[in-house]
Amino acid sequence: MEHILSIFNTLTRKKELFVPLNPPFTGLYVCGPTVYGDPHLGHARPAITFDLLFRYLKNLGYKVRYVRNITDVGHLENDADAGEDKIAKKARIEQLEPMEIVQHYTERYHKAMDKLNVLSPSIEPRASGHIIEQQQMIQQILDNGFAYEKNGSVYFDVEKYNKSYSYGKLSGRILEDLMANTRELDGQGEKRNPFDFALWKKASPEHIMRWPSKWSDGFPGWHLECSVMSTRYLGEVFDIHGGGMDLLFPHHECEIAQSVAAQGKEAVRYWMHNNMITINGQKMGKSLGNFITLDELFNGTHKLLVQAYSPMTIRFFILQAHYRSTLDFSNEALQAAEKGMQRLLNAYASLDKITAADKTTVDMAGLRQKCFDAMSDDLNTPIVIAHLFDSVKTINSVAAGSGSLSKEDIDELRNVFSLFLFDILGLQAETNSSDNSKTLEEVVNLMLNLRMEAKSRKDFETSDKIRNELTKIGFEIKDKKDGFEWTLKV
RNA sequence: GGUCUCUUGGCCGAGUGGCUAGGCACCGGUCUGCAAAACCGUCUACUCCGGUUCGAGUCCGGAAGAGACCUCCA
Repeated sequence: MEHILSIFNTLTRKKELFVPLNPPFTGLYVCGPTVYGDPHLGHARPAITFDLLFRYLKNLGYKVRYVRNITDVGHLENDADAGEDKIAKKARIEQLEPMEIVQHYTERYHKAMDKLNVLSPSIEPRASGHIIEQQQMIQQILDNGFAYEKNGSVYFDVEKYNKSYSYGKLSGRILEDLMANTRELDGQGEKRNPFDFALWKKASPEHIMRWPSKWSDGFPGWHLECSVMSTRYLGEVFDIHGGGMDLLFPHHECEIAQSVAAQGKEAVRYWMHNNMITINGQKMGKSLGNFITLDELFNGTHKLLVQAYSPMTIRFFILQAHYRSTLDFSNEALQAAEKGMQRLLNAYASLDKITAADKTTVDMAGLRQKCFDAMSDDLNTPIVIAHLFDSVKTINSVAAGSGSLSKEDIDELRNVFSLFLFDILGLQAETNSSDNSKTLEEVVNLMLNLRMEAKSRKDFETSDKIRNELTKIGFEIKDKKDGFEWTLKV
């Protein structure tokens, strides 16, 4: 690999050189959504962050297997024994089969991801499709003595595990502190310790989602699915595990414990965590009632939104911040992102209009290498974007007549923009192309030709009227020396 | 309460011992019949208090404020 990628490993809290276990193959597992509600802004961040990583790894020449799961069972409302499964709860409220809920919201999630130009993962496994494997892993953990059965449920014995290994190494927690600080929750009677977590839960009589097992008719614990499905598809040890920072504890900590307890070694080599999106400085959360669904963003229907924001605006907005920083949402910030992105796309388009000169008189200064360097420095997309903006200035000033670019350099700019803007950052021009687009184009050209005629008669009242009305509809009119240009803004 | 993180200009957001981040907004100019777009230019920073250093927004210590996790969340 000609570019050396370093990524921040949460396990060591350092940037580390990324060296795959079995190059050129590399495995990436990311915690996907629990499909019990519409996808929201918070889902977009890990999806886009790891889509970026997926795209970049592929671009560096790795053969990437990207596994992103769908959680459709076992994710409880809280950690108490009485906690209800999120999917089951939604099913009960809406009087549907749990799998109808799963189907519905999985499709909603996929549609939103498509709009955001998030590539499909290589494999998208479901927890409910891996019940047997989960049971096998539970048995392994039981056999190794790190779990216990109680009334048909199986729990992970954290205290015992901690005697041989270190529970809390990922999140920087110390078990003694946890013991001192964990709150007592109702219905924890079956656990030996409050921080023990369920591997298998016996289903109460009214619980619909249930599978037979040697312990009871029940369902697997939430943390288990990721341990099982990641190693099933990527091997006992694999390269990268990603997810949101909020999953660091307890979810990912439990995953490590499960893998070590079952197979005697850790499964994950690099842990990566994206930071949260905040709204007015506060984390978006279901319980806080301040979360915005992606559809609401795309349509501008949420009360916090002053306008609709296109999927690419959202994507660009997210990429303008580094994935490990919190990103604060506001209309102002999104509007800035919208304009900035348009500026980048416009500059790319105007490359086609530049006439090549014999030689280049502007500074190109190793744009391609600078972009690669920024990407390879723990996916520093804000820097990549800043470099592209520097080139926008170059392109525009040449287009405006100051300086010149050779054919080779125009091609280089086109290639670098295409590579980083479209292939790696995953942005795309948002055209409103429809079947009528050609007709529309002709109609608009007709209007603007009329305006030209009016202008030549110095009939500015008419010409302004045409332009103003078109602007009102959403067109952007630009007069040129020998004609006009127009675009239809979303 | 415990653990951890953050505090950059009007807004968003990089950087991390010395050299302009970038975007958006604003302002001045060029272009235009007027605009828009584009171009040129200007302005606005590093929470506070100590320390280390020739030099700190950047390292160390302290204070204040904010946030995250510890409980469902991406």
